[in-house]
Order: sequence, then structure tokens, then C-alpha cells
Amino acid sequence: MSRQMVRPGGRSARVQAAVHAAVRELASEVGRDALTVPLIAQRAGVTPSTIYRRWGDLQELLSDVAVERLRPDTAPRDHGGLSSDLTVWAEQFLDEMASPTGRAYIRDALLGDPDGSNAGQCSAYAAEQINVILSRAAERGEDTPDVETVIDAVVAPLMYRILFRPDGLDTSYASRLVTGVLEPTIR
Amino acid sequence: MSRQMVRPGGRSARVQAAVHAAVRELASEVGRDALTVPLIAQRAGVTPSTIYRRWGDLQELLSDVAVERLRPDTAPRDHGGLSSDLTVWAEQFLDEMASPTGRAYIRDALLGDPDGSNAGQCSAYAAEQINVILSRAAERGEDTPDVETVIDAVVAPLMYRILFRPDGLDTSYASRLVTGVLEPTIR
DNA sequence: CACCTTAAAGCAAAATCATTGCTTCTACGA
DNA sequence: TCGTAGAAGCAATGATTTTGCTTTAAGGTG
Repeated sequence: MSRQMVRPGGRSARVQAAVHAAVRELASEVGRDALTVPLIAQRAGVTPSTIYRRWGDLQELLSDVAVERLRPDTAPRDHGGLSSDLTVWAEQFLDEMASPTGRAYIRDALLGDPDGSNAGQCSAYAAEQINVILSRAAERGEDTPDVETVIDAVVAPLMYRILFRPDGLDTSYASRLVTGVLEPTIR
Repeated sequence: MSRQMVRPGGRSARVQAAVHAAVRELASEVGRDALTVPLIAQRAGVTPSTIYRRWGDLQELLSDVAVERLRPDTAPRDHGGLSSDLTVWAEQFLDEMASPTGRAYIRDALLGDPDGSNAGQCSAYAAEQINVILSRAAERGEDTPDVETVIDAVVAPLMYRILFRPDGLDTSYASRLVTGVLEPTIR
């Protein structure tokens, strides 16, 4: 019943692809805020009622598209050590997510998401990336925190600030968080 | 130009109060998702165009109301010690925010918020509460972390999970986070 | 391979919502 | 007390959303 569970390869899949493509195209042409269901439908060669019946409303559609765009397209780079792997990853995560575009995607993903599954997917992407980094480090014999710890200590603070306090964020904050989780000290 | 900066005591203030009240009443009567601008306008004894002119759209109005409802109505209770003060506060914070109602308010606050000021206000509320707790502890001579640290280590993880992974949250998670920030240990 | 079944898409009308120009009201300052 | 300007009301217009019904096509069955 999930929106991703359409009959693959059939007309439904074509419509989904066309609609998603239309959203991405129009978002870059006329801007995220000018999107409307009828506009998207026209570009996708589809009737508006199809979109309303499948996605419910514009927000849910945008949420779907946002999750798709927030999926990492590549495994985190290997820099030969846990510390640099995590630092680079966190800095890049912050860069991408704190940009106006990134914030818009995050908000879209959170918004049209009654059951929280889309937001959960975003979190799962981050967890997966971190898991890759930690597993690699463990194979090297490094001592590693577990994924949940990194999420609490790095991802959560980054996300919190991106969403609630977008000012004064820079990459040094990300690296400080990573340092904090990797080198626990007595305060 | 902020929405709070209306002429106090005049007609504008009455309208604002009536509209906010209408939103709260209707939200509990027909449910958050059934709210529409015309419905709210009718209940508030106001024309829809007034709402559109003043707030722009439904989302911004809901964002305003949400921030108002997320404002703590009371200072955190004093339990005589930093650890219990913070633990109780964090558990209550989680309770309120993780409920369906609380999540809806958070999302609304984040949503209709082009400039991020409403979300920033929410964060400021939490920071203020924590500041009260920490100041009290400092006066007692307790050793305290600073507000930013508590936000990173307690508030951010709670918020992250509320927003991105609403499943499997319980009060013990909140107290674990508090313990973590107050009693730093070498992992 | 032809035929059924059914989920999804198209179509079009109706309802609802959003926008806007213009008028009227009222709080505030001189 | 009066003038002014910001805010609200009103009403017409335009856009979006919803809905009943029809048509299409994917996937299963004999």
C-alpha cells in the first residue's frame, strides 16, 4: 500500500516516473513555491485527478520526490581512517542539508508524511551511510562507536540546527561533533 | 512586520485572538486535517480574505498557533538537583512532543515558516527552560554543562527521533540522554 | 493465446478554496 | 475633534480540489 509499491513496469510506473520528472523539471524552472498539482499534471501528460488520487495532495507528492532526492547516490568515500571518513561525511552532509535547497527537501519530506515513513526513510539513508563507515573502520581494527551513538551525537545535532536554528552553521561545527563522539573526554 | 507586532488592544488584536481561538477550537472538534481557512474564518466571525491577507495561507496561520501552543506555560519544576531537574524536564518534553498532537504542532511550526523565525522561537523556548535549570544548579554550586551542550546531547536527539523515527521512543531514552550529558565517561 | 478481472487513469462537472480590487471601518496621532 | 492610514469587509473572479462515471491496460486463468 506504500506509494513505492506500484506495479513495476506497468502504466502506473510510467505515470509515477513522469510525475516525478515533471516535479523536478518544474521545480528548477519555475521554483519550488510555484508548483501546483495542475501544472505538474500538465507537464507529466497526466490529469490532475490522477495525482490527487495517487498522492492525496501536493505535499505528499513533494514529500515522495524529496525522499528520492535525499537518497545518497554513492557510498561514503574511504579516506583510510574512521576519523577522517566521518568528518568528511558529516561536513558534506551539513553542506548539502543546510543549503536552501536541502532544507526545502527536508521540510518537504517531513511535511507530507502522515505516517512518518518518508522521514524514516531519510533517517535510514543516513544510518546506512554511517554503518558503511563504521563497518569499514571495524574491519581495519579501529575501535568504533555504534551507529545509534553517532546518530545521537552527530546527525541529530546537525539536523536540529538545520531545522530550528539555521544561522551560524559551518563545517567546523560538524567536525567538532565528530571529534566529540570519537574522542570522549571527561568534561 | 512580524505577525506578533499587531497594534495591541485594537481591532487587529481582537481578530488575531478570535482567529487563534477558532483554530484551537476547530482543531479539537473536527481534527487538525479538516481545518480550512473558510471554516476558521466563519468560526472566528471574520472573512476569509482577512486571514489570507494577514497570514498568507493556512500553513502560516497554523505555524503561528503552533508556536503559541509550544510555549512552555510554566518554569521547570525544582526537584532540588540538576540531575532530577533535567531528567524530569526531558521526560516531560518527550511526552508532550512525541504525542501525535505534539508532533503535529512541531510540524506545523516548521512548515509555514519561510524565514525560520517560528522554528527558532521553539528552540529558544527549550533553551530558556534549560537555562533556568542550569542556572539554578549553578547557584547550588553544582557543576553544570552549558546550554548548547545540553541542546546537542538531549534536545537534538529527542527532536530527531520524534521527527524522523517516531517509533520506539520512551521516557527511558530521555533519561539515558540526560545521564550521558551529566556523567561523561570514557567509552 | 484469448478472455476476465481489477486497479489505476481519463474525463468532466461541481464544489470548494484562493486571490484581488474596491469600499468601509476604526484605532491612533495631531 | 478631525484626519490619516492600516486593517477588515464585501463581492466578483480565477484556480484548485473533489467526485461519479467511463475507459484503459496489466496480470492472472482457462
